[in-house]
Amino acid sequence: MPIIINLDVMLAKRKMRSNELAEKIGITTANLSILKTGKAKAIRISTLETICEILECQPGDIMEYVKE
Amino acid sequence: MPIIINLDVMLAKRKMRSNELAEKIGITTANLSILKTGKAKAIRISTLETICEILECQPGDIMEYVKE
DNA sequence: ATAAAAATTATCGAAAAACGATAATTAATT
DNA sequence: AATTAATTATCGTTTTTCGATAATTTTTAT
Repeated sequence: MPIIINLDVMLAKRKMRSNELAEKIGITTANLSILKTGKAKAIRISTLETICEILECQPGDIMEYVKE
Repeated sequence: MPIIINLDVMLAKRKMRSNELAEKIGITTANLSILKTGKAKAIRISTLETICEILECQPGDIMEYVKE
């Protein structure tokens, strides 16, 4: 899975847990978990946007492309 | 639209046109245009992945979160 | 160790959105 | 001026998000 979504670093930096982030985004912890564990096949721009807003970060801070 | 997708910089760097990128990704120029012009409401991870692969860049190179 | 809280996994259904195909229009390039 | 590229639009199909919910596993706190 060459595109990695890693929220853990930013969550730690903000001292925030997944359930709190999920609540602030407005999605269930179940669905946030799918994002976190690399099981999402797509992502809404609005969701990415809210994550960046809450975590005060850039998409590049939580997404990485890894070759092959 | 706080999340900006800008492919123009990387396309210029690779001296590549949108139609060539679209062909290499395997989507129509029409749909790539929707991405380019900020009209997409979501993006498939696989599409983002292929874009990064072809343009040899990171998600952060083509996506930016802009406040409010 | 035990209990509590958090996170992951799973299933189902509904709503949203990607994407192809295609065509028409507009913009840019030669 | 002619050609090529890019954008916009519509329709139908397929994919995928996401809510709701519940069960399980993992982590944290007592």
